[in-house]
Amino acid sequence: MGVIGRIARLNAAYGQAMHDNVARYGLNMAKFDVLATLRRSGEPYALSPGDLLKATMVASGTMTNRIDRLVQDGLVARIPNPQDNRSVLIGLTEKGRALIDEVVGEHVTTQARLLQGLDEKDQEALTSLLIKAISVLD
Amino acid sequence: MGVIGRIARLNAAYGQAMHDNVARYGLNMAKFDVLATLRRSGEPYALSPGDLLKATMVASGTMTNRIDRLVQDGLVARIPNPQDNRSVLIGLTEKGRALIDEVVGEHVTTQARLLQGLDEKDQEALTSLLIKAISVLD
DNA sequence: CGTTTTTATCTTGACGTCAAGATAAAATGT
DNA sequence: ACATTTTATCTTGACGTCAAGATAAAAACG
Repeated sequence: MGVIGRIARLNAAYGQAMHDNVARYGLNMAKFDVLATLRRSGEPYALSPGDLLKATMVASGTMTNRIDRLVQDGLVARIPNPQDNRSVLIGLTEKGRALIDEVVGEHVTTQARLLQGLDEKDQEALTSLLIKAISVLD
Repeated sequence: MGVIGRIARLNAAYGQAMHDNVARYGLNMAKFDVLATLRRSGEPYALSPGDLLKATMVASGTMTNRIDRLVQDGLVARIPNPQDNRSVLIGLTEKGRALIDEVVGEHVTTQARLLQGLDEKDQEALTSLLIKAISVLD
């Protein structure tokens, strides 16, 4: 197997591990991405669907679906925008805020664990090579 | 962005490029995987669904679906197995054989193009680091 | 003002995937 | 031989995704 196959394998392993971590909290990576984006946006932890689209690079139907499920879970709420009736704001609920705070901590821990086999020098070397590999594709 | 994010980005770029290549022939990577597996198996280019499952590591329903679509495309055929009425053989049709021969060639070319930014030494170094990164996850 | 264009979001239909269960035939055990 | 277990494949229902189109409101224009 060559470089491309190993990249795919490693990516799948990372993805599985990160999914397993958030799954303990009833999330998947799609939901996690939305919640984490809202958290990073800071007070008042609310963004428009359009903003979330730009941040996560998915199709609009995908975002509608994600929001629907997060609303079902009681983790976000659709808040009407008084300034513009076309748009709504997607805001973290109390429950969503508390959950994502906790999960982000675990997420960071999980990522550190996934990289524990690579020391500082290895990670730098790997980062350089990945940057080089990516750069020629644009 | 760290190592994990860059692995994901590179993987997505590789996947997109490989998909775009096979899409020119009406395929996606799922179909390509099945056809390429049959081709690799050599004469008479036929395997059971169970063999294809083992080779491709997908769920059984996924394989049924892939086979159904390839049959629709006229690229493979379900051939009854006289030795065992439970099983069938999935065989490349003439059309499937001709197509996958052509696409595999393009696929190899595409992969080479994707790696052209990395010289021999880079690829060796990257392979070593990827092996190391993967090894600690098992 | 009223009409057109743009913006913001949602809906629909199709795809590929998986887990779990259904079906059917072969192998095994008594 | 018959009943049970195992094997091989397919079906079903749910998910997450996307592209394309629908809806509705705001903005721009004449």
